Amino acid sequence: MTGLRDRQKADRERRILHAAVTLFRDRGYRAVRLEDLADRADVSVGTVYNYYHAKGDILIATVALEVEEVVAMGQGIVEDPPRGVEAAILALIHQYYDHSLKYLSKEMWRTAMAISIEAPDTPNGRRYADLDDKLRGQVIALIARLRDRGEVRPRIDPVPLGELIFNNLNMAFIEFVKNDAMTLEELRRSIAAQMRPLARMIAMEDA
Amino acid sequence: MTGLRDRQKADRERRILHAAVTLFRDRGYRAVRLEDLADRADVSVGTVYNYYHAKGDILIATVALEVEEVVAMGQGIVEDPPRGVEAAILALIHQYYDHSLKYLSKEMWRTAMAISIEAPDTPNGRRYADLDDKLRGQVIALIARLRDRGEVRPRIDPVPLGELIFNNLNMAFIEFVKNDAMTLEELRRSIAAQMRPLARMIAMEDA
DNA sequence: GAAAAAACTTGAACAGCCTCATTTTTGTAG
DNA sequence: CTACAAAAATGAGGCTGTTCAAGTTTTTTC
Repeated sequence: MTGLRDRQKADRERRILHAAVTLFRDRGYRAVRLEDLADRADVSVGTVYNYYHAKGDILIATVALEVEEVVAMGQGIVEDPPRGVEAAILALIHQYYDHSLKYLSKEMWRTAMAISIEAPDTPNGRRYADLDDKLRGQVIALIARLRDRGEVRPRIDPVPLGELIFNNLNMAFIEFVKNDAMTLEELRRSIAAQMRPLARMIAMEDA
Repeated sequence: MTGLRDRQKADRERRILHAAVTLFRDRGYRAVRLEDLADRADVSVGTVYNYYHAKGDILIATVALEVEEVVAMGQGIVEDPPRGVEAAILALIHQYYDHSLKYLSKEMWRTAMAISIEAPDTPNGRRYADLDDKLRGQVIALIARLRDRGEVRPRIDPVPLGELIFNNLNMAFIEFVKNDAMTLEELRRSIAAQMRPLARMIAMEDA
């Protein structure tokens, strides 16, 4: 069934993506020309466009790798979060943050975000939005889990609250990638400061 | 003192900005080529670059016009907000939202946001960030005002809360401009749904 | 008022993303 | 094995944002 043609196709796509991950990280997304990428992947420029619709597409594909991985890792925290509302929320968020620079540079994040805002109706833009949705859903699931466990007040609706938390962790992350000088440690402190009062407000009162 | 040269310079800059506001709205930012802009402003392409550093710069300048205006209008609400925490917060946010499409299309907003994320260290990117800061400061000032008036619990710190509210109104606005089909009415309803529970949590309890 | 200097304008040339007519490779039928 | 069809690869060329050396206009100097 899987003939020569299919194998070669899969191989070329893999080569292009691999070349992109390497070159974008090492030289920066902007600095990498399509020609460099094509050379590295041993294909022509035209061929790159048979596999990806635009330069930004290739970047979004690398971002997707990273986010899929972090979502899978977050699942464990959602299913069995640490005790305490604040600790549980921060555990999930820190998971996201700490993993974020594993394959991607800040410049790559910035560009991917810019693409998703500027071209939301392209396949690439939608793909990035879908990734965001997965993370948002995970935060909501965490709140629901905490409520079921009796740590969050029963009258709290997990959906708007989860969205609110997601918006804030997302904005904090945007600030982080916009500022090359900011460290992961500073990012963690910043989000903790925002989450602490919120956690107190939604937790079962007795503390 | 103000010689011929200065007058001509000011006039050219005005012509370029005016051409940009018109053309970007009518034909779309992407579709307008620098050459079109230069022709309309009766200058050469090179001259445009003496006044603005890049195409995106011109866009940011038009966004600045819009935001400066909305900040000025918001000042009235901050100084004398309507009664009720929820009403006051929504009054300010609706002010922002309702004004947002006066000079700018959704595409223009998307592009401006993309620039500010992708190139935060350029003058343009910083200028957009400064505008954001002004709006954020206004939200914080409003919360402080409400607290002084005894409508918000005294133990609430206006700074993190104001930032949280700003993050959410900002994200909701980003969703709005990303989705061409979304109406202002839907945007208003979406932010109201997010702000209602928050307003209840921070208001003086007695309701 | 002429000459020199300074400031500004100009558009041709350049760079990089992307397209598409052509060529090459792979699969299939006789 | 040959001929044909389908699919994919190729890279020269188009398009548009940006730069910069040369030219023009305004200001200053004497």
